[in-house]
Amino acid sequence: MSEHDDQPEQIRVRRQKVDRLRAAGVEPYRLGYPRTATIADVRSRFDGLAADTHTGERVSVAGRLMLSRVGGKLCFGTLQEGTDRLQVMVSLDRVGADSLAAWKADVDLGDHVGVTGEVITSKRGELSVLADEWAITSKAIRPLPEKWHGLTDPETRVRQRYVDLLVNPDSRRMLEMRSAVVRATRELMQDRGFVEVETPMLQVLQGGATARPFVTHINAYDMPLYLRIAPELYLKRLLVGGVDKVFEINRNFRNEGVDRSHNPEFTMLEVYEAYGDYDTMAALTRDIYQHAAVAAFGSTVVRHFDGTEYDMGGEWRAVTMFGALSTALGEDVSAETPREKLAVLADKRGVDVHDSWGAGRIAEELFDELVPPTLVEPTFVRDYPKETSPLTRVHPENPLLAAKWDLYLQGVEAGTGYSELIDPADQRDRFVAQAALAAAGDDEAMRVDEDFLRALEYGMPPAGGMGMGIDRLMLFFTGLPLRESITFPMVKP
RNA sequence: GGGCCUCUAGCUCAAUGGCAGAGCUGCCGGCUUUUAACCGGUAGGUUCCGGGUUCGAGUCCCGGGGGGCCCA
Repeated sequence: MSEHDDQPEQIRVRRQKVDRLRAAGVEPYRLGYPRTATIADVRSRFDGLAADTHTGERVSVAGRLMLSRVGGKLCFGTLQEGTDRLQVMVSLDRVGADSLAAWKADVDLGDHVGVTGEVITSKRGELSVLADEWAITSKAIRPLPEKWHGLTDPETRVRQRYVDLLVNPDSRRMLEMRSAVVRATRELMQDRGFVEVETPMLQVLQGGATARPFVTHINAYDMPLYLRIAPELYLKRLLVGGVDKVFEINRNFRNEGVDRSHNPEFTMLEVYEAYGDYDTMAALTRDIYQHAAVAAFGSTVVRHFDGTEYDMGGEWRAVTMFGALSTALGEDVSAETPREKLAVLADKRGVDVHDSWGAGRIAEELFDELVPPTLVEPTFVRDYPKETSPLTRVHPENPLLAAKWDLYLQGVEAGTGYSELIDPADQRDRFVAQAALAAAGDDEAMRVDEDFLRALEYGMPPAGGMGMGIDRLMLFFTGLPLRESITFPMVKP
């Protein structure tokens, strides 16, 4: 077996078993198995049988062998199908000496196996299929992690997620919870008459957010393209086109750091509603969170994987940014507070102030430093300085403020909503300001999007808009790092 | 980007600067009611990589890489 000499022993042995099976005319990677029931079916149909029952019912099941207890004339195995498990038994008097010997010699932990036989319970009461015949349906060449401790190394868990999913039930649970959350979100949006769309991921101009993009290249036109950092400018075009209630659940890409709360690609829900505003968007956001919580947990009480609970039900608190900041400072500040006074307060709190910052920017930096850790329960923080919200409509009652909220959950930003800017001239001015930043070397700044401006010139209806990260939502639902809620997060090669 | 921690057999983990070990897995044998099955035997190592100190380095020092946590 010279071709296997460089393999670890266990892999070498298993490869030899494959060769041996083929030489004996047994295909170790079969086309299928004539299954008559899933393991879940058998479990539900034959629930509650007394110990040592013979049902007379014959089934064919299939699954991956996760545990094996081999005896002289009777062997037990535990098959796993998804998250369901079922015991199978292979006994001398049912299958004969050759088949029993083959079970012992050829079947390894991790193999996919099909078993046909009677549904019984063992003397200890374990529901089992007592084999009349069985077959390896797919032979595993690599051994599974240890059956008791499983796979714990965080690096291997991420790099070999397929193994993690097999042996760590929480990993599987995360994936299913995420699926339930996304499904519930779609349902709610569709029930309320929103149209789901998909807009370009490959964009000619970066826009819709301030972030560094990934750059790629299109051969057909021999020009650069950007992976989108946000879908916003296309969704707003749809509003101009009369698609008044619209949403997208899709990937954004930002060429920035990778850490426990950032992945270069992440999934966002973005929503726009004609004649909505930042208040209707706040209510919608809360409804989505609560609906998703009910889908995942059966109630609005979120239960982290470590067992701590967190109720997201009822109305959510709303505070103004300057109100929350005043409370944290123990001193009244507002949009009208002079820059000099804010700079002194910032200095006292150890917050660095740059010369280019206006009063609004200093206030927001102070807020970011002092307030979020206190926002444990779901809280909408409303009315940010206009200075730091360049794409938002000005507040109806105060020209120094923007009609924008950020949602905070457990001290972390969870979403943002606006009353959208629809004045094409104003939008052009803001694009030009952004382009000036870009020309000065700010590679996060937006560019002037003439086609988007033309669209606005046709008239975009007054609208509310909202964006929330699905990966972030999972973080609040599970208490685990973002990299756990993404099945295949970015890992260095 | 900074600080701290971590990397040893397929997996989970040990090893005062002094022969690199255990459990599970694997292999050989025993067992017809086990279920983390059990009992006996046995194999398995680039100690993340590269330098250095030392009679001697998994261990100490320097550099690099992956990962985790905290901070900016």
